[in-house]
Amino acid sequence: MSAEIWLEQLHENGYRLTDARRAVVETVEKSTHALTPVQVYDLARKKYRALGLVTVYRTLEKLEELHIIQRVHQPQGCQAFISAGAGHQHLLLCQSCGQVEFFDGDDLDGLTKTISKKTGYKINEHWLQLFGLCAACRTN
Amino acid sequence: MSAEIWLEQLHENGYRLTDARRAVVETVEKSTHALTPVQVYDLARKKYRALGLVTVYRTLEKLEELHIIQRVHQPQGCQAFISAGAGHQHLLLCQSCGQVEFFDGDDLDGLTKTISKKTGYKINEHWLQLFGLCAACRTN
DNA sequence: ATACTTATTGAAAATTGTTTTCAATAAGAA
DNA sequence: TTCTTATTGAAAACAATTTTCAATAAGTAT
Ligand SMILES: [Mn+2]
Ligand SMILES: [Mn+2]
Ligand SMILES: [Zn+2]
Ligand SMILES: [Zn+2]
Repeated sequence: MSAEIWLEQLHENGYRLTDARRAVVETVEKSTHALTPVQVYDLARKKYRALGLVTVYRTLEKLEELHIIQRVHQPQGCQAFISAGAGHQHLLLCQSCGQVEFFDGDDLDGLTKTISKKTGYKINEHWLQLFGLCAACRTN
Repeated sequence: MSAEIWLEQLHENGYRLTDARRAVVETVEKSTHALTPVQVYDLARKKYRALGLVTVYRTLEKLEELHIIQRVHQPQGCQAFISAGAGHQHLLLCQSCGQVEFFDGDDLDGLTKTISKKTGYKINEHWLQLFGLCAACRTN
């Protein structure tokens, strides 16, 4: 479904559509968890057995370049990727099951203005990420 | 100066005080930039020539365990460390020269409450980091 | 349909960053 | 000063990622 859009974007940018790429894209696109290259490899190989790990790395690289996916930074490591979401969004991660939610609506204008004044910095960007327990993990 | 405090903390936690550790601690403590292990190695070896890179890794590991330093996550990589700061603080990084500032006073209670209600998550923690240009880099 | 160009592929090798092993050394308690 | 044992750096081992390369196949031209 939306994997089609990702593939289309790859194609538009001059990349060829191959079974290997399709498998990687479909895997990452439908995942609600951030996936490491090996995790993508293991999952995608169910769709396309001949897939090589190198191709996973190469495809993730391209998807990241095109801002289709993003790297997810966590205390345990920063090698996992997930969809980039649409527009200005941030991540909320479940510390127990790894589920990822997107959210927006953060308003840091007041803060950045204050900090800017205090430090003399011109602030261009911010990283915000929330960690917690999802509804499911919370109960059990 | 405050390097003494770091060393004291190491000592209090049962670690011995050696020239190698002193060199690493003094280097990291006085730095206004996040430093990678090799960068620490290169700088610290000016104080203590015999220092080994392995010891840098081991010392950084201990300092991180004791929450004296923290890992700094950036688009270019996540291997650099800097002082952990005191209390609830966040980082503001200069995208040009790498200078790091600490700030506090962020109020995300409203946001987390909203997101919590919307998603069902129990939110425990947040990561916030600002990126921009420091006063110096801004002008030239 | 067919031929053609060249991006893409996976396997293997190479590289990089980090960790482990180990015997020698030295911190700090006795 | 002696003694125990944490710490050290060099070398080896390891893991993750990248590069090389010849074979293949995507997509365009014919
Ligand atoms: Mn990171
Ligand atoms: Mn905060
Ligand atoms: Zn969960
Ligand atoms: Zn600067």
